[in-house]
This record gives sequence, structure tokens and C-alpha cells, in this order.
Amino acid sequence: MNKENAERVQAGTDAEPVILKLEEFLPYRLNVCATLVSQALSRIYIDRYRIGVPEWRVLVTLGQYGVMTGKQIGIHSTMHKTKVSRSVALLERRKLVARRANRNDLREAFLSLTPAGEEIYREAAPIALEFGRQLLDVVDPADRPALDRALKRLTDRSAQLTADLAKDPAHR
Amino acid sequence: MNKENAERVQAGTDAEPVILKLEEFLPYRLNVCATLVSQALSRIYIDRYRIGVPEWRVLVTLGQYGVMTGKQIGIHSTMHKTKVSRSVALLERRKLVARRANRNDLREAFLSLTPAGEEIYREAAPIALEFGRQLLDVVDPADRPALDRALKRLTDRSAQLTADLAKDPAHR
DNA sequence: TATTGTTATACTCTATAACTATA
DNA sequence: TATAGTTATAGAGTATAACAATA
Repeated sequence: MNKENAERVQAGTDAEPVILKLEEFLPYRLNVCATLVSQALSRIYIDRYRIGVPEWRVLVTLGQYGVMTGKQIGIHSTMHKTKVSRSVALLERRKLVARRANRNDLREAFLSLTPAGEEIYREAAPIALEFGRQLLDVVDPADRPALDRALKRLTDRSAQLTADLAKDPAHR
Repeated sequence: MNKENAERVQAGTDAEPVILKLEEFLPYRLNVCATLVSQALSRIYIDRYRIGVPEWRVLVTLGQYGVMTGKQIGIHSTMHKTKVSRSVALLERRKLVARRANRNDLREAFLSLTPAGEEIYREAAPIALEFGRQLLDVVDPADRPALDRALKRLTDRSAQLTADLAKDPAHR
């Protein structure tokens, strides 16, 4: 208890002071957890293939779906179109992603992995999955469905909160 | 299913191809969740007080403990000493944090909130706590202990993995 | 007019190492 | 020699807006 709170208690002030305990604060805990997990995982693809998180997401998305437009990649990997655009450009320069025009809508293009891109994907995906498995291994199997539900709810709720704040600048 | 997998199935290849589903991949889900939560929360202190996440953590840590050295702040808020140093410097310039020399060890100093800093803390902490409460509200009460345990385990495990990788560069 | 995607800009954030002062 | 903290540097990542092409 810090000085001020000790004083409050001593003085018998009825309003309990609010103490925010960082180590129990959910946003902080989520942030630390996600950062550490991301850091550990990124060693796999950053050190091996010299690509960052956005490029990794594009690679994995194309590995999962085969062919996609930039917009679709952005939706599926929750990335802004500029981030997708730059990641795709980098992967194209490395000959890991190929582009094919959509004749029905020339604004967009169909993106897919090249054979080299698929090779990396086939090599990296099992390692990443194994990493994910090892990670989940430390969570009690009985707790896993709850974790799954909680992450879903928290993600939806914070996305909604962010959207609300963006729409209503007065709340800031 | 993408082209290659369809081919594999058609050819009757026995080795099932590994498909990494981003939306089910725990590291990705944690990252998206934490980013959205952090984004929503930071509106509270970034827009109100013009400070970033590191400064916020220092403020909250000092609000919680009253007096601390830079090193202690770093440990408690999982921040590197350079990040702590710069955050403290910024908060000092804004007269929100004060520094008092430790006569027993002149390398470090005792840091604490100024009255102005405490005022901001008293104003912001309840808002942050309310935010955290609203967030947790969407999680089924029955799922909360599991979420708590899971986050703890995942954080410990990934910290350990990162430490292992840092020690053993051959694994990269 | 709206949408897809790219580019430019400026800004913030980060990691690392080098350094100072003290122990 | 080791530790607490600061500063320098460079690189990475970010957000925003402006833009071009197409619908």
C-alpha cells in the first residue's frame, strides 16, 4: 500500500482508493502474453526466411486458401490494405507469391504462392503448428474450451469498442 | 481446399498436407485480441493525456507502489531499462514523476508520482479498471478462472521458449 | 462516386550497443 | 568487474492521406 492509501485508511476516509494492479489487469496480461508468444514464434520465420509478421500472415493465408485477392487477404488476416500491399510486394520480389490479373475486375489481382512459396509454406507450417501445439500443451485440456470462448468474446468486444470510439470522437 | 491439396487427395497421397488455419492459430488469435484490446484501451490515456503505453505502465506502477527505482519498474511492467528510462524522462518533463536520489546507491534513484501525477492516476485508474471490467464482462464467469490460468501458463511457457532460443542460437 | 490497390510522408517505436557513473 | 541508468544510432514498423486505375 502506498503512502496516500495508508493515509486514507488512517484517516478513515470512506471512499476506497482505486488500485490498479498491473499484473492482474487483463489488457496488460494479454499484451505481455501475446508479445512473448509472437516473439518466440517469429524466431521461426524471421530468422529462417527473413520475413516479418505481415509477410508471414500473407504466406499462411495463401497456403490455406490457394488463391486470393489483396482485399480478401486483408480481411482474413486482419491487416490494413497498405500492409497487405507492401507484404505482397516483398513476397513477389522474393518470387514467393505470383500475381494473375482478374479480367473481370482489373482493379484487383489473384494472388497465389509460387512453387518456391509453397515449399516454404510446407516447411514452415508444420513447425508453426508444432509450436502452437507445444504452447497449448501447457494449458490444462479442461481449460482449453474456455480459453477459446474467452478469446473470441474478448476479440469481438474490443473490436466493437474500438469501432464505437472511432465513430464517436466525443467519447475520446 | 487449395489446388495442391485437391491434387494430393485425388492422387491418394497418404501424407495429409498440413493446413495452418490462421483463424484457429493460437499465436495469431492472441495477437489480434491483445492488439484490439490495447488499441481500445489506449484511447483512454493516449487521447486524454498524450502518453504512450510505456508511460502509462510507469504511471500505473508508481500509482500502485508509490516509490520505485527504474529497475523495479522495469521488472514489474516487463519493460527494458531503456524504455523505462525514456518513459520516466518524459513523465519528469511533464512534472508527473519526481526523482529523489538514493544516498545508499547513487546509481539509482527513487521515483514517485508528483501530486499532478497522482491526480492523473486517480482520474485514469478507475476508468481503466472500468474498461477492464467491461471487457471481462463478456467472458462467461465460469470461464474466467480458466482464462486466468491459461494466460499465466502461456505467458510462462513463451517466456521460457524465448529465453531458450536466445541462449541457444543454433536452434534458430 | 465508390472501390482496389499503390505510393509518399512523417512519425513512432524498437533493439542494440556504447557510454557514464557508481558499486 | 558488475550494475543502474542514459544516450546514440539506425532500422523497423505505423498511420494517414493522396493518388491511379477501374468499376
